[in-house]
Amino acid sequence: MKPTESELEILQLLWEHGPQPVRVINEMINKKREVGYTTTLKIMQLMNEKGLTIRDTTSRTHVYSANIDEQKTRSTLLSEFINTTFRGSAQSLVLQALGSSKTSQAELDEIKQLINRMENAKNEEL
Amino acid sequence: MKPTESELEILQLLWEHGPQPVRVINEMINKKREVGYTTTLKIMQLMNEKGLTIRDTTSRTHVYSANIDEQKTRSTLLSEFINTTFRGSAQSLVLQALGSSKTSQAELDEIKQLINRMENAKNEEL
DNA sequence: CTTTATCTACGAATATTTTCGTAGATGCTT
DNA sequence: AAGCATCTACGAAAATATTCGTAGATAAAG
Repeated sequence: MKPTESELEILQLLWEHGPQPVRVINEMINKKREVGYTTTLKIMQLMNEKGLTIRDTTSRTHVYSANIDEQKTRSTLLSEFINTTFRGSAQSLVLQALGSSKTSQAELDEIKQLINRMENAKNEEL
Repeated sequence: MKPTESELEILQLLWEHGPQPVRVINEMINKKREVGYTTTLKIMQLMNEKGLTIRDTTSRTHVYSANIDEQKTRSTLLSEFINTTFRGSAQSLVLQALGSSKTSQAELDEIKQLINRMENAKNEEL
């Protein structure tokens, strides 16, 4: 079940800030762009029907939580994105992402460490 | 001007195989999924109106070419994707892409070289 | 030359996503 | 308690994207 653009925007907010009522999500979105309250409400209701969120309806103001895993969703969307935009080549995506973003030394170190671990794992296969 | 999913699919084919008539593109798409000829025709006509393609109409069978740059398009889509799906962190995308894809030694070497070049560039700034 | 195949153009139907107005219920303020 | 604010539910409009049927023109085949 692939979230739409608006749904993903809301999921990101729920992942980052935890369970929230519609009002708060709508205000967060409105810091970026103008959207009516009932629009956000409707989308979140649909998300609930699709199982993307769950909600606590004990109080009048319902509180929504993400119901799909952030890492899993990222990885699904990433592999689809690699296929559609980078013709399936994860490496050209990595090269482009590294090349066009300012990356700190600490982050480069982290990536180097990951590469080392991958190389070691490769050698152990032999 | 952001291409839709169908438009991007066609652009990829034009980038990869060069200028093509509608018939050929449609047949390529149909190897993956079933789409009627006039559907593909219509989308390519719209792409032309949007400036995503240009076409040679000298012969009856029009030949379409991509009219936007592949690298530029990739980088635009990538940075948007990083924002919407990885909350703006290119590094977490890189880590995830490396982590979840089988990457050959040659490719790892290429990435390491890029990192070295980036580190050198960083040192020269001082 | 006639028939058949292929192509473009056009318009409209369908599907999907986003938008919001309105109504009715509940809570809050005075 | 009355009036105002806030919430959900619902339905339908608007915006966007995809789908394809049909008509008319051109080319190819017989």
